[in-house]
Amino acid sequence: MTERQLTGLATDVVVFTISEHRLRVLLVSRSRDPYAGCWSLPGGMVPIDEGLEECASRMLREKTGVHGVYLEQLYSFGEPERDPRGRVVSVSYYALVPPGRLQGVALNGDTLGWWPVDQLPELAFDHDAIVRMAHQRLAAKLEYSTIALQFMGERFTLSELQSVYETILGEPLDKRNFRKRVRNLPCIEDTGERFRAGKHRPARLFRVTRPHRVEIIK
Amino acid sequence: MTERQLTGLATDVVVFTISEHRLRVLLVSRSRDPYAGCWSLPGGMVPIDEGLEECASRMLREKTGVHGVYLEQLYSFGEPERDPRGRVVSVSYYALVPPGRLQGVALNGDTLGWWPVDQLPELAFDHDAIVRMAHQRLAAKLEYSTIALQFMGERFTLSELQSVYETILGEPLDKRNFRKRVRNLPCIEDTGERFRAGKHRPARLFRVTRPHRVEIIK
DNA sequence: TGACATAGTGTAGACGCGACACTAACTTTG
DNA sequence: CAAAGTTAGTGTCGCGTCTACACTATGTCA
Repeated sequence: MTERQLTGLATDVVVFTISEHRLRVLLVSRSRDPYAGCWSLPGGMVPIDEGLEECASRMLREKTGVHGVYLEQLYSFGEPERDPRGRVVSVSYYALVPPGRLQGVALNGDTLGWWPVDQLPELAFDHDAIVRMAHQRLAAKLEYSTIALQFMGERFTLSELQSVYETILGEPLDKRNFRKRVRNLPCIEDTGERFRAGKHRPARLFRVTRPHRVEIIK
Repeated sequence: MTERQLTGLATDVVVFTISEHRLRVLLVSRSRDPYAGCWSLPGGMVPIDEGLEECASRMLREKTGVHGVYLEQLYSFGEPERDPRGRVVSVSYYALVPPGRLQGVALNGDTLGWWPVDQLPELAFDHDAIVRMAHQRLAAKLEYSTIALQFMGERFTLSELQSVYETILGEPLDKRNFRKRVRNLPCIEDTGERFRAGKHRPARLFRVTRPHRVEIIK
């Protein structure tokens, strides 16, 4: 059997968050590279004694300080020519970070930035294809799972949740139909609290009952 | 950044076919191994200049002589301890082979066998998890795509198609409801031909209009 | 010609989904 | 303190879809 050695195996992570009503992706700007000037996904080589998900989780933590958030394997990209420096296969993941968890993380810096998925800069390698696939997967999962709740903080209003759906799907949803759908999810719960107002009628606050669980519905 | 070299990257392929009303998986029996006596999925190391899908496709062709069938990436398995001989990450695929394409392939031999998914022998590594995941994915795709047509030959009857669904799902389906659902798929076509009888009323023969396309429905 | 075996067909009730517009409650300002 | 502004919150009706369910049609074979 052919056993020529591979150059390397990497993981890349599409880190999503939502801010200013936009779905955003964390990107790293590259220096000294065939791709200098471009941006790329946070990622790196997988050490020999580290699991794939473990590695992706570490990348996420190193870049954002965030841990314990939703992380799912996306796809593995392995075209021989995808990295001009040599053969690198990338096992990609995507992660969802609630905006409230991003306290200390610079929102935009020279080397790290949160870019709107629909206005990405030029990306290195095949990273734009990876981001597109991750966005598709996320949007698809909205329809048949409770994955959107991973973007919510401790307490949230139904309007905030609807806004998350609309931001990810890129289209407005009907308010009454949305509330019907969402209110008889088993994993969401009215806290009874009603405050946190603006200059208008205060909204009910809801809570996710099992915050780390993503349920398949329908 | 840590760059210790990986031992290797492999692909493994879950090759499905249907025969005798059973969903079966192609397995290879292992000799001289920590897993001697066990069976495993067909697979092997990925050469440095070969794409992942290309590699999986070659594995399939080498074991079965079959090419040009449905092949899809499933998942990448990379726990550090999954292979006792060293660090091997496996990018797994699954393939669907219509029974009619398996002319010359031995149905059961010492080193190659078609095993029913629900009666597998002991498998090496984490291959049973891989097979289970592939079966789940396939069953899920029956619901929202036309993937089942990948098991059909040139012409087929609706009863044959129903049997494929039932075999994969492991449960009987209502005949009338099934036919309603399937007859207004756009990608299926009545050939007008009606023969191919047993000792009973002959059935209509259908044809897939775009045999290599798997459509998403609903 | 009758027994047998599979092919083939329709309907009625339950349910889910989308379209659609107004009232409720709080804040701010004049 | 009244009115304007702003978001929260609510229900119904029609349509299409899914499910459950049983009998007739058409061939073969003895």
